[in-house]
Amino acid sequence: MNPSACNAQAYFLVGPTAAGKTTVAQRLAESMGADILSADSMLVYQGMNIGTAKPSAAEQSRVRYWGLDLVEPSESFSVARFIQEARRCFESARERGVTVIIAGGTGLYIKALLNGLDELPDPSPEIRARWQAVLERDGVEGLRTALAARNPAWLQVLADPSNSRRLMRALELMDSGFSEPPQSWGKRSRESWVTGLEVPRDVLIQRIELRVNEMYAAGLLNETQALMARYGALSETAAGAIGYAEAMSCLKGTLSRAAAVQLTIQRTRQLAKRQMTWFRHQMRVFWVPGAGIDLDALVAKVAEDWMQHGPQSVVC
RNA sequence: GGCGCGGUAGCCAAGUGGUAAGGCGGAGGUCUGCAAAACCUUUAUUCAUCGGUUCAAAUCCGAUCCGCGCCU
Repeated sequence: MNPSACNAQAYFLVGPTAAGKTTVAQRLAESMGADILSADSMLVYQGMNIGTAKPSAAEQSRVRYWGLDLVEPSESFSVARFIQEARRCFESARERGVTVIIAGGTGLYIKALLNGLDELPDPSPEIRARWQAVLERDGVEGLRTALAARNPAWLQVLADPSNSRRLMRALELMDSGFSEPPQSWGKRSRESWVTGLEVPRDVLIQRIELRVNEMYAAGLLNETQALMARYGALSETAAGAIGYAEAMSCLKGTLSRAAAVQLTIQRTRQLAKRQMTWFRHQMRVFWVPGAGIDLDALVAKVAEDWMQHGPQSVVC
């Protein structure tokens, strides 16, 4: 923990994409007069609105949002920058005496808020580029060999030694002077309660199909074209965003519109599944049924759970 | 009707006598600075059907069914 840590409290609402988090959080924020901190790795990109299901201008005019439109889609982002935004959010909320609702589907960001983030350096572009080159030349094996040669103990700590991203991160930290993996690695957030929206798989799939079709009807292709015209190349993360990657292929002519829609639906389903796996295992969630119930009742149920468990501690 | 080619998992597909590769999809997982990422595990008691040859058949032979192409 660092000296400038803000020890704040907030209400959490998590769940897979298309479960209805935004709508419920919006309603509760309006009635509580609360701010909303979005914990979503794609909502941070300016101009990416339709495909990320960003809260509308009308919604944003009624509630103060944090975590939206933080960078241009040509830039890269990180959890560390998200935590910086969280600090700004809590500072402001404290000054104004306002409650904070944290809503989002990016498990890593939620967990960082719950557990705090170690004081570690951001990887420098040069160091990352160097290991990226090793990966491209020698593959994962090359990274693993490098790590094994420098620090075999660290390699053993890694849960998945075939994961190029984790190998690179370990090597980057060693380049920055760290000789051991941080203690916090592998720790779960079992102390705090977060509220989650749970929607039966078949219902969620229907919602996803509907939503992707609505995105195309609302002009996802035009939005994507405008982004490409303005920025040329998007950052790796933004370019790979579900919906946008397929829309770009469609605009380039390598994918038909129907195929782009289908592929977007498929990737969204896969995302929802991974999100559920994360929330089920990495933190303690009180699940509220998010389907087969009218919105008023659902909002009331979430509010009831928040009252019961109280606001949860945030470390940032 | 004749001739040719083909039929292997939900989909694509390798295998042409020695006991069913791989990819996609699905399911289950991992997780502290790219996370909408990356990675891991798992998924066909059986190869269109029936019969035959053989120690041994998805593989060879025969019949039947289905698909595609060409010819009449």
